[in-house]
Amino acid sequence: MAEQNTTGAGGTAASGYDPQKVEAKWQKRWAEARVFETEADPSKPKYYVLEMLPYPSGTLHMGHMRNYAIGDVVARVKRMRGFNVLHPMGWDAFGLPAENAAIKNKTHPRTWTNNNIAEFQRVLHRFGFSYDWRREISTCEPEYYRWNQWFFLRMLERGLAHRKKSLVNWCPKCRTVLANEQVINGGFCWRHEETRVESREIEQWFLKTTAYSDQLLDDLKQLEGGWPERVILMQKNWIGKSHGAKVKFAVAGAAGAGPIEIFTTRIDTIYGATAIILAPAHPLVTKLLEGSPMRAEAEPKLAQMRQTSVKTEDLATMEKEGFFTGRYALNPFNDEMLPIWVGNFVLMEYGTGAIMAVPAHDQRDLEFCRRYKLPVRVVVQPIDGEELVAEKIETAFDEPVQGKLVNSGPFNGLSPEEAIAKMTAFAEQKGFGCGETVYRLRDWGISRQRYWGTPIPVVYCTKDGMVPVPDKDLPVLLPPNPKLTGEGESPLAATPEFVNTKCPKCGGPARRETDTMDTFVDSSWYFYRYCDPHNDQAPYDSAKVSYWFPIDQYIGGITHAILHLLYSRFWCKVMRDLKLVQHDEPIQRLFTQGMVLKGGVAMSKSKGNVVGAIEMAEKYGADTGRLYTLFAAPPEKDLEWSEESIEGSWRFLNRVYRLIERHAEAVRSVKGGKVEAVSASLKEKTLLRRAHQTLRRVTSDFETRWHFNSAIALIMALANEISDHEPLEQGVRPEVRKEVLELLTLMLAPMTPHLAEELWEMLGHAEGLWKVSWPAFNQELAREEEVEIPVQVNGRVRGRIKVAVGSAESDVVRLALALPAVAQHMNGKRVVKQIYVPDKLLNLVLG
RNA sequence: GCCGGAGUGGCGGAACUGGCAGACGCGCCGGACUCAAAAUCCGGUGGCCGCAAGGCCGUGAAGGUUCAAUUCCUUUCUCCGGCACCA
Repeated sequence: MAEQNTTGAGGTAASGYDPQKVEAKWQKRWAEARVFETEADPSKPKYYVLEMLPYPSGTLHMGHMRNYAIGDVVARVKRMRGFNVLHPMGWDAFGLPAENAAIKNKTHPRTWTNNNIAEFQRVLHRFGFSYDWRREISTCEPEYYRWNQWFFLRMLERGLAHRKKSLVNWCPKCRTVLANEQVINGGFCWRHEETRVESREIEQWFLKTTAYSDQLLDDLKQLEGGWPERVILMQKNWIGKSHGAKVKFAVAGAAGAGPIEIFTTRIDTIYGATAIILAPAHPLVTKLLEGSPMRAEAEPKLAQMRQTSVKTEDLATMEKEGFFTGRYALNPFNDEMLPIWVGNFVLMEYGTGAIMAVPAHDQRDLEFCRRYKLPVRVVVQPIDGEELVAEKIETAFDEPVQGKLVNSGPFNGLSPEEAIAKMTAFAEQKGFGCGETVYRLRDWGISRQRYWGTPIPVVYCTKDGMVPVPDKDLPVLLPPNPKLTGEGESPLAATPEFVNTKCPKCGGPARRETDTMDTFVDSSWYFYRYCDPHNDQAPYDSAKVSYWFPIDQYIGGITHAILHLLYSRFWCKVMRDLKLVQHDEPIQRLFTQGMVLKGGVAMSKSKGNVVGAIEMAEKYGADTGRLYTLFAAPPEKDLEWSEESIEGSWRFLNRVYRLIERHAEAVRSVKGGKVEAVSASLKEKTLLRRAHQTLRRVTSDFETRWHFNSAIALIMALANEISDHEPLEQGVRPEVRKEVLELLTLMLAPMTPHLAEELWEMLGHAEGLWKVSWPAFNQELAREEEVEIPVQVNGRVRGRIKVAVGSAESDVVRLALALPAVAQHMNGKRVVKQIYVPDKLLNLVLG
């Protein structure tokens, strides 16, 4: 790729195509004509297409670009199809990198952020994406984040925002709290993949996502067909609903301790319980140890376990460890005394933090009981297959559908399914248990001990306690000049002019909350703001939102399958309950595009493998860059960036340019008139047929299949076909050339909009292509007259015949049998069966 | 471990509902133009055998269903992604 400047941006003597000039020209015209500006208009069908808003971080690379190129194709196709299209863009502008960069460069996070935004704007403009820029939002502006605060206050009123002391994931490098979702690989920071997350106990603000567990789960049904199945599945798993029962076990002989409540999905196996196991963090553990003979031995183990248990490190492979508390619990079903243990594999965060160990029917319990020599008792025998013997079990029998109960008193003989129902009812009747549904989903911790985020709008008054900031005092502004050192816990706490305030209730001295909000708050509702971006009375006008919503098509990376999309769904449900929207789900269709890789990994600054979008635009032009990212792979797949292959797209656009340049003058002289199939010559018919066949397939690739790569392949093939018929002057009238070349141009328009405008103008149109509708497919012109049918003998192609479309089977067979190659392979044998797929294929099966 | 997804030429990929595997592009080979190069244009390009006509093999592997399988079924291997002591 040395000395490539003659190839790229400079253009070549062989072609007049100068993308730099063409693209600037049309971008200017679009802006002057305000082509992409749009207003709610109930008389027109709407289409809301949105790409996930970017975090403006230094360089806009080809990975971003691909996302926007896909969205822009959709937006432009829908516009050509007559929709009123909303296609906005904005900035996810709060966040840690800005703050870290500010510390490093001794500037303000705002400076860094706004510089990056300016750069992103420049690149997006350079690519000519069809955004309504008047709607641009930046989440770090008070006019935006005041509504974060407003929503927070509404949630506070409804009990959906609350404070609780909790163990949090603390990243020593970020010096802040991470959400569970931000802890990856079993204990590492999502931003610093080599940094192990620690745990600390701090007062934190939470949003009550768990209040909507069932709705978040059930409403996934509304998304089926519109969202990728795997995303729905990932959310389902994340919510992790499971049915079971809670059972209380009375504790024998420990004053003030108990009863212990356990959660199980297999109450049918309760006669097989041989121990009770508590999570190390379980509050009863300390009480149980008081006065226990095992106390001295157990306490150091507990201390050690409590320290390490919260570190999720290597959970899966970690040895199951535990100790006996010296206490016993009573199994309410059979009054059996069960030893109470503490086990490192029992999680305080799930269920009740306590389990019954049924070693015969749970693999984890089995491993634990074998290790500590606890007894194993079989209570479910398989219906068919070998009878289980407790002493010999190596793998727990945990398949509930194929068994029947034994050793279970009055429940013997029942299937596990029946037993679960009857035993749950029995427990409820006796008052020591009940059916229970538990979730894996937890509340969303939004507190961050950082500067560059939305201040949480509450104050603490010595007299009145926690007091919400009144709506009229919003926004709570970030102090303009924080001390950002990267040391200590929160920059806001170190800024007295921010912290010290007056209590809104009593007017006395008060302290402001110094936590700021997780940036996922910003991105949970930003797409509503686009509908009404400058409203200073409310987050948005509901009428506008109800016109544009739900989002018809959302496009972004699979990386946001859980966090962003789950929080957004939650936010929507809260807004619905606040009567701010009417729908249950904000996003009707979701498309997750693949990443752009370089050297097998996603482009990122830290990996140093970024291909800058602006460099591509300067070298080849925006249209070539857009076309290539769409052509190189189907949009949902990852794409390995290849500097070599992009040349193909560049060459193709030059070919098209030269082709149209060559015929522009002849075409321009054509005065109106539709092309009729009847009057066309053979050569003309071929071209018209090919053009309309291409149109049919490209239309479906754009609208339903989203196979942009194969759509482009078809358009390339059409261009090749046209060139193959050169010189068109011989036998192709200008009006036919016009029809064919215009179709070619219009089909390219959604992907290479600048070039298409230029070609459209060259073809003699005074009005911009942006005013033109998607072309109508002409069935008559597309119809084939003759087809070539492969003739198979015993399933192998032995010859081909040309017949008129719709020929009778008997005629086709007669012609086929006359082929010498077919006769030769018949080898005197008889045809025992013939399969004819009309106009497609003939297969002769010999006896 | 569980749940998804994917394996097609040297490479990216195409093949819509079971009907001609390899469209389109990259790369490569050959040719034209040129003093030469770049650009452009033309031709070739899955493997094996063959001078050729042609034949055989071929969509991760092995079976199966079918007149016909990249496509459907069973088994299996590899890679990628998600979740993971969730009781």
